Amino acid sequence: MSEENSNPLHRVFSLLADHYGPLHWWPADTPFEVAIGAILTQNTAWTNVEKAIANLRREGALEAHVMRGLSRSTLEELIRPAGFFRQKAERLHLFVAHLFAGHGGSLERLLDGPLDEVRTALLAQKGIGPETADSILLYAGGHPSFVVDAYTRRLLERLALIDGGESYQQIRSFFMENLPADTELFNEYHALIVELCKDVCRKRAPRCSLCPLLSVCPTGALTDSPS
DNA sequence: GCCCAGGTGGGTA
DNA sequence: TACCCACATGGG
Repeated sequence: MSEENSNPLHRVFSLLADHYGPLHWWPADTPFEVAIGAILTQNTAWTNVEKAIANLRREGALEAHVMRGLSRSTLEELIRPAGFFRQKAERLHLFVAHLFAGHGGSLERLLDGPLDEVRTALLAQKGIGPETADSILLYAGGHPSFVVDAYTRRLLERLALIDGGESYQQIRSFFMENLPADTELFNEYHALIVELCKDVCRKRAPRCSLCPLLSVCPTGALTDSPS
C-alpha cells in the first residue's frame, strides 16, 4: 500500500480533491485584501464579510494607505456588516499602523522572511491570533503554514482523527508533521475542508455545528463511520 | 424569536 | 493552565 492510502490525511485530501477539483483559494484579489478578510471573518459568516469588503472596495480602502487615513468612525461604518465592528476597526487600524511603522506600508515586506519569524511577528499584533496569522501567512504570504479553523476541527472530530480536546497548535502540528511543507497543498486542503463543510451545511444541516459530516459527505467515501 | 458563524483578548481561579 | 465572557451583524 502506498503512503497515499496509509496516511489518513493524504486519503482525505485525495477524496476531497477528486470530488471538488482544484479550488486555488482565498476569495480576494490582493494579499492586503486577504489579510483584511482574515481579520473580518473572525467568528463571522463569510457572507457578512463580503458586504464589508464591498464597502471598503467602494471607498478604495483595500489599500493600506487609504485604510490608514480613514477615521475610526468611518472605518467602523464600512465594516459594520461584518459584526464586532468596533473591535475589528481597532484591529484593522493597528494592523495598518504596524505595516507603516515597521515595513513601509508593505504587507509583502512584512511577510518576507522565515515562516516562524513572520508568524511570531504576526502573533504579536493585537487581534491576530493563530488562525488569522496562519491564514495571512498561507494565503497572502505563500508560506506553508496550515490553517486550522472550526471546519477543520469539526471534520477531524467526525473522522475520529482527534478526540476534540486538542489545542490549535496540536492540530496544526498534526497536519504539518504528516504532510509535506507545500504551500499549494495546504492552500487546497484548507479550501477543500471549507468547501465540504459549506456544501454539507447548504444541503442538509440547519446548524453547522451539528453537521453529520460523514453521513452526508458528498464524496460518499467518508461514510464508513457512524455520526 | 433563537441559534450560529472560517476568533481573539482580557479577566479570574 | 483552564475556563468564562464580551464583542455584533445577518441568514436559516
